Amino acid sequence: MARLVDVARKAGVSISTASYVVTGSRSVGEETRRRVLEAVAETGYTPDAVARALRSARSQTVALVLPDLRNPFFTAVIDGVEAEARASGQSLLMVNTGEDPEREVASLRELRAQRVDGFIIGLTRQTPPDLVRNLQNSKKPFVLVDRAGPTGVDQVTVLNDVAAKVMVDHLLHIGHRRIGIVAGVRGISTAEDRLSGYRAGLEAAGIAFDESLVIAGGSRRELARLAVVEALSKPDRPHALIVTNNEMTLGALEAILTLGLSIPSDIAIVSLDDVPWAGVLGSPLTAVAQPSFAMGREAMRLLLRRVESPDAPPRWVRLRAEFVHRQSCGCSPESVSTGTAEAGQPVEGIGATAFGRES
Amino acid sequence: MARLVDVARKAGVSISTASYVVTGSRSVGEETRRRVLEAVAETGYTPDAVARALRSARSQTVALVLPDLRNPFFTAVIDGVEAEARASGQSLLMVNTGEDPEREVASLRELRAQRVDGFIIGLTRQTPPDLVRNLQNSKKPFVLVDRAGPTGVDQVTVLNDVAAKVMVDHLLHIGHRRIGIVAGVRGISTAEDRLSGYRAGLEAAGIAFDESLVIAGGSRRELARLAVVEALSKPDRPHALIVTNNEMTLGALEAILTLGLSIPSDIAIVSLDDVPWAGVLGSPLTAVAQPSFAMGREAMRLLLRRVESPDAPPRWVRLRAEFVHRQSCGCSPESVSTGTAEAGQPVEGIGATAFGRES
DNA sequence: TTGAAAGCGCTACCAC
DNA sequence: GTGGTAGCGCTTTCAA
Repeated sequence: MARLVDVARKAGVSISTASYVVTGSRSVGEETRRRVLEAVAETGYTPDAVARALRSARSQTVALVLPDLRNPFFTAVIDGVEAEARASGQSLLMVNTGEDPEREVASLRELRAQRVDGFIIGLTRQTPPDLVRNLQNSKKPFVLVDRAGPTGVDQVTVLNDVAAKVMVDHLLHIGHRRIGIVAGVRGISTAEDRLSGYRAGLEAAGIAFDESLVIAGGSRRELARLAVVEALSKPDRPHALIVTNNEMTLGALEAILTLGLSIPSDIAIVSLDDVPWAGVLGSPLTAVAQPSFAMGREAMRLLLRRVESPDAPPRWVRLRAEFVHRQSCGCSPESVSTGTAEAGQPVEGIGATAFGRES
Repeated sequence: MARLVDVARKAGVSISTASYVVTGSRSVGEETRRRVLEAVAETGYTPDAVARALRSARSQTVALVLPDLRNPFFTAVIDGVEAEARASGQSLLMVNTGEDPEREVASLRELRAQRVDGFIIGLTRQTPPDLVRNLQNSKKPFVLVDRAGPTGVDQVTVLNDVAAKVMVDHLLHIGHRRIGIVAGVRGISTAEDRLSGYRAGLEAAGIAFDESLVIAGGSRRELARLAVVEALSKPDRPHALIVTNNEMTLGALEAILTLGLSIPSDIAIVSLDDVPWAGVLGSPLTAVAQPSFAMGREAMRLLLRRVESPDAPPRWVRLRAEFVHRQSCGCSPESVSTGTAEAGQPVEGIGATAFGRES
């Protein structure tokens, strides 16, 4: 690989001048500039990112730390982050924590040694609260994605309470009264928000919240499967189900299949987060699609903003999820608009004084 | 962040000694060693990866360049690469080419400037042949994954011909004779291999290959959907379908649903590559699961081996896909072993003199 | 408008 | 067994 000194030599200028031309950080005489650029082209020079990072304390690299690389939700987030990273000339370092908080802290430490300019972090389900505090103290830019942290931190989340309420409203609207919710593990913002949106929806309709309709799905497929089998085996089972993440949706569907119930006649189901295979079920899955790609993109933008201005006020971006009407909710096929779940991605940018839940 | 000089000062030794203790690259007196280690612990020293990379020309970072971050197949590959990278202390730089060869070459160039130690590359569907040649000339270690390149290159692929033949054999075994194949775009190794496995399976059974049973699915969901709708609308339609990637499987299922056919009575279907939602279909999907995680892991291992010994003979690792028997093939439920597709991952390591297709 | 040179933090050569 | 120091390739201050 050609180095700057090669370019300088070829152009008959000093290294510093060559550098100024390449970086554009100082104006250079027209003729000199031209000669340098020519030399760059001839040698095929590309600045060495490592040397640059060492010297300038900016690596143009950000780290993406996520709990599960197999979950299509996070996959889509990665896609969004990657797209924005490429668009802004950043490199992307990727780490999977596998929902393990220990791996999470270890990764963060190692990544700091890589001199990344910042982190985009999807917290694990069990991240200890002081991890975020430590991060704040460390002065390294970071932004949380999906699962919320304390206020005063840059983050991008979904309006999960709204999303859940939309699902409840729809089910109520088409006549359901006994609506169960397959809830995730307590204590993580997403699960809590979805549950409170569910309660809010019922309350608004004047329906008493019934603890027995809350099915503890544990955020995971297999746990959800077991819990749903149990819940739907009871005599006073719900007639509609809101499932609050895509893993649990798979479990719930398996449970329903096992029990030999049909959708939507025996049991209606609506999923929080859409899935690519929603359309190939006997009764296509009605869902609320998370703006996952947009979340990744916004997270990256927030991070770059923070890198540029470390003292800017913290920003919490909340994105709206999109209702995708299909048939598993029990609406007649005619009333359902066709079209696949091309998640349009309306963006809400809200300042530090956020509304809604403050995790 | 503490630097090596801080450690040295604190331990009362020279910088070089501190370095030798940290890297273990030279033996150091017991007492000195102890003091240095103590200083390391006290200061919380972590070696600066950037400075190290600049000095030693080894960044301990590898790049993963893939055509589609949303495809669950590649997602699983990423998972495997990441796991092995973490296990061996490598960092992972990620790039999405979006099946665009231009982005592919641009990425490769930029990544070289990042001083990555090597590349793991999933070629796009249209990568020009000279890209691989250029890579070989560049002397940077690289390994191909999934789609094969020319011989003489480190790569890990699936025994796709075998996988397709297994599907054909099974369908023949249970009585099918008119077996169609939804084939991917011509010219990429995976699609070609699957098609030739299909032919081989038919030939072995003494059944003439019938061009009209080859459905051009274009490797993509929507193209496959259209092609399958057309193929299944003909009077002489096939009674069983082999679909040769997971995207097209989605399209084929949509087509079947649209046409109002039932699986497996009207049309049997077997998918090449398993999907997490195989079990929630009315007739659970019989599939051949690719060892995607293992592919990622093996690719990383191959790469590290190549980094260690640049002149070792090229190695082509071929992994076996696993038949996952469910019900969409038309077997009676009783004859189907239960259990989800926990892909066991038998590994075949074969030297440079490979068998089977040579790209 | 241009150039010389210090130095980012580390590794590894050479000297003792 | 230990230490001094050159230098990886670049940016940027200081001087001309």
